[in-house]
Amino acid sequence: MLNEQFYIQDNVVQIAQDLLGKILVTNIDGQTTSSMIVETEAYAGVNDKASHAYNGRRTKRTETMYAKGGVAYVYLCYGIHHLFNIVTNIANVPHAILIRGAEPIDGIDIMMKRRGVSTLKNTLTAGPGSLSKAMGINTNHTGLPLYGSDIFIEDRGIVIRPEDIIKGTRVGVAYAKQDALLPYRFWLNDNKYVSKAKGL
DNA sequence: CAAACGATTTTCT
DNA sequence: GAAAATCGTTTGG
Repeated sequence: MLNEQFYIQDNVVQIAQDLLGKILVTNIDGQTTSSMIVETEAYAGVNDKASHAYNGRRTKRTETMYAKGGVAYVYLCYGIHHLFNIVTNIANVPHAILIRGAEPIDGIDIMMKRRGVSTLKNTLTAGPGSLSKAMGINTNHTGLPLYGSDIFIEDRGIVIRPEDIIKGTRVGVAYAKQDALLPYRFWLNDNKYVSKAKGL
């Protein structure tokens, strides 16, 4: 799996791109599932109006973002959806990367059961809320290290060509004014597990 | 202590 | 295409 050094790099935008094609593995409730990351968004700390940690905002919820890179930041959105982020950079620099979409690999039957569907469709793991539910991730996992046995990320040698990485604006952050225009969203060209949300 | 609000998804019209 | 679902966090009184 990816080592600690990977998560402590300074350039969160670069890490967000490097995560494409990596494998997210969860071992939750005794059930193992994995999927290839195909869509990410970078949240670049205190100067990023779209980030929960903008302007150094530090609360009980966002405290996890200030941890040293390599832990999970999971929070509840709209009272319904658990959104999974990867914290990066050194301690007290609140960078994070939202995982928005992934392509199912192992334990597809388990993921379908968690989502309550009987057929495999792209909506199984497209979109941050759906992905978290399929992988069994919830707010109990916030702060968990990504080097542990419950949640971790592997490099299985999948190489993504630079021309297959598409850049765009982030989704659902219109409130961030000019920072909403930053090209901090990355996804794989033509992958059907990329969320359908608007934001090109 | 009360009220508003999401880094969204699903369902209904 | 529009609106509901639903609750912890954050902010204001």
